[in-house]
Amino acid sequence: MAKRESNVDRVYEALRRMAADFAFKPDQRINESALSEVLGASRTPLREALNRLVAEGFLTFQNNRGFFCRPLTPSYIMDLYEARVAVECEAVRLACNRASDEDIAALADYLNRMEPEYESATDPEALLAMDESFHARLAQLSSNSELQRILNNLNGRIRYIRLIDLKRLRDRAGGKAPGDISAHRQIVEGIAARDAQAATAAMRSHIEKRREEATEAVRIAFSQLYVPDE
Amino acid sequence: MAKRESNVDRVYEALRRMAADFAFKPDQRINESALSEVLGASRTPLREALNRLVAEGFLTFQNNRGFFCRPLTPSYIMDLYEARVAVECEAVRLACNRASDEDIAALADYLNRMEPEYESATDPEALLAMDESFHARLAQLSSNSELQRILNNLNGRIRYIRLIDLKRLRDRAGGKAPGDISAHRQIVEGIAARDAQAATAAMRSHIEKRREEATEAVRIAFSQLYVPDE
DNA sequence: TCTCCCGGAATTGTATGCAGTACAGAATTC
DNA sequence: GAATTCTGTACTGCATACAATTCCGGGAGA
Repeated sequence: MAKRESNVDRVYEALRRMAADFAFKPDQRINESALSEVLGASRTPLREALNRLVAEGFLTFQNNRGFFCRPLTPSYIMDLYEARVAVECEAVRLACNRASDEDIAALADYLNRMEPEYESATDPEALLAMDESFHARLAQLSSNSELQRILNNLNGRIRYIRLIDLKRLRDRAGGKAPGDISAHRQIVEGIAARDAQAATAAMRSHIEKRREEATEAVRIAFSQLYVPDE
Repeated sequence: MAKRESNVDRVYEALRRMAADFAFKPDQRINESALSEVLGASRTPLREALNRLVAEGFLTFQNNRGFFCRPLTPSYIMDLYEARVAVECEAVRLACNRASDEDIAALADYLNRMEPEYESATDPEALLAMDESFHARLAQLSSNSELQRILNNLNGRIRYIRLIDLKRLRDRAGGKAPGDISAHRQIVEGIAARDAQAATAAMRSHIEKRREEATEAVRIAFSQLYVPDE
């Protein structure tokens, strides 16, 4: 009975990854029949998965016209970054009050262990995975599953842009990774000191720094998505 | 043709209302066939709507077992209130920078016009509608559609508890409505003064005050949902 | 009495077919 | 030539059928 995962789940996971990576171009209409063949499932489970993604903001939907990829505009990305600030700053604030010393130490330890890898990594995918992992662990310290859930959703939709951003920073630095792990460390130190003011300020400036770079990343994303047309 | 609204939309709206009001008891399993008959649609569109609600956190889902109403626990409700703090405080902060004087004045005006009604209202439903409307308008001033979207979702899931809370406050005050519109006014004044510090502080204490009452409201909600059993 | 196991009933999972709608291009009118 | 109606095609919307799984009650054995 190895079949613990249903067809809808499998299709959903595949679609989420495709949507996150903009395998569908922005505003592109999605053909259900063609997609169902690619994914090896009929339209019924496919549509169920698509509906979930609509509710999560990865796709949009129009009556009698079907499903579309979400648009990609600077203002949309800005909104997502701002929402991240809201969620993560509050998570940090809560963590200052709630996280146990052990958990904070464990996160600091995680940063230390990651540092060599982080500093030397050149693969943006790996870098982003580490970054997302850190932020997810941080959110766990808030002990608030709703904030974690929202953050996970926001990160999924913003992922592609962050990837572009990291690639851009790497290329500009001549192949060297943009490992500013110091910002992360600053946040953890703020939490360890139970200084909500300092910790949230660090988090805010960390995210907003990335946000400011994002406009340029969106421009590049556009050109990547529309020009090559593999 | 007047048929602009699809079947799925209609079913979705109905289900969302039912889920918000806990027409399904917490953790109750949902029978698709029975529900599809009640709603006058087949299981296909019904399941599409149910999947959306799962993604929005109104329902849960287990493989091969189907859909369930979301649970109702104090910690779950606390999480939602805390998420509201995160979202609304950031929205207020952004509003301080972005909202036009006219829009702020319009919101203040809205408060003034609502005040008599708000102070005299005894119907918790009406009271809650006005309160939600105020908070939604406030969120609009942030010009961030993502924050508005998240807030709308959180409010939907927290609605039932807020209603219980308002009823409780009214009953305790001897039929008089708990119209503390002053808190709302304080927030708007903070925004009008472009004082993000004051405005967010007012918002935070406003929501957290309600949050503290919520535990009791959850207890009452439990007894209402499980005892009568109509 | 308790536990385990089994068969049938109920329920969910998915494929498929058909009806209805949108869209693009041809034909028609001015 | 431009605008407009017509018409075929492709696609979505939904109901239904059947397969797969879970649920539930009863009986056998300890």
